[in-house]
Amino acid sequence: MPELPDVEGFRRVLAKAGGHRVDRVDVLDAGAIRGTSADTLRDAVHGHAFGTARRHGKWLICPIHVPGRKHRKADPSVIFHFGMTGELTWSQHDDGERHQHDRVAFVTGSGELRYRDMRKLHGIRLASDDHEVEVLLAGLGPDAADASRDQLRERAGSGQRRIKSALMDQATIAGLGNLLVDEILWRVHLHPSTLTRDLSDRDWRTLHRTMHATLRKAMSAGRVPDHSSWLTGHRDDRDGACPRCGNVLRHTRVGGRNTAWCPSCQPPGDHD
DNA sequence: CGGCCTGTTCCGAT
DNA sequence: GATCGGAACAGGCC
Repeated sequence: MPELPDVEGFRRVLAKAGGHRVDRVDVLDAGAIRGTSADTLRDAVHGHAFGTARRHGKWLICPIHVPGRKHRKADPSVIFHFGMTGELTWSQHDDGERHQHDRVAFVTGSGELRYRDMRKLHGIRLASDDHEVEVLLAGLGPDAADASRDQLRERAGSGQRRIKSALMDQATIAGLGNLLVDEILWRVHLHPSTLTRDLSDRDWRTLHRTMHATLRKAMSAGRVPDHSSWLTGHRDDRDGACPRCGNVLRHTRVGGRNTAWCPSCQPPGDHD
């Protein structure tokens, strides 16, 4: 599930827990904690409060602090990554029992924040201070929702790389996943295997503009919409049709990932 | 049982 | 060096 827009939705969920003192950290499955121990995470968060979380690509970073005091650079942060199946929920009072795949619950007086993840491909990390946060995220490119056109073009490069692989690479720009990349490339009429060196100035301009427009809509929904006017709304149908021209969508493998595209709107070139 | 999956990392082959 | 494909991680579904 989680790509940039989903994580943006989780950021809004986390905001509901903000400011409340965490009375208890229930580690239901320590396998969801990465790079530190359950005890260390508990000790760092217990008695503290979540501050204002920020998102970078698919990562969610939440500074914690002593209630009533601002976060300081030497304070730790809790860092969430949701892999393919993770999510964050906020439950107040008794509404909603815990789910089988809830791995960690942060319990406050007014509700509890639950990290749920079926597959546990990633998990929750703890950075002991702001510098450690920077080190952890150092390999990521600029957030896709903020990246300028020049950043996009320069970081994606102009070599023999396929545009889908470049956009999926979190070191190029951070936040796009398999569904979003297919959606964006479909909107700009580019075949996913197009080599970056074959993109024109105009291609880069429309790619950048469309990336932002697509992200903006998806972020407000807190997910990649499966609306019928989106490619994403048809990619899982058998014989799914292109919402623009009606041709039957094709599914191939690009960059090791299932890739949906329209043979009429996105004709393959002499690549692949 | 085999294969597939909205993510990332690592390793080896070109 | 650049780029790619496959495997691994883990668990549920078809």
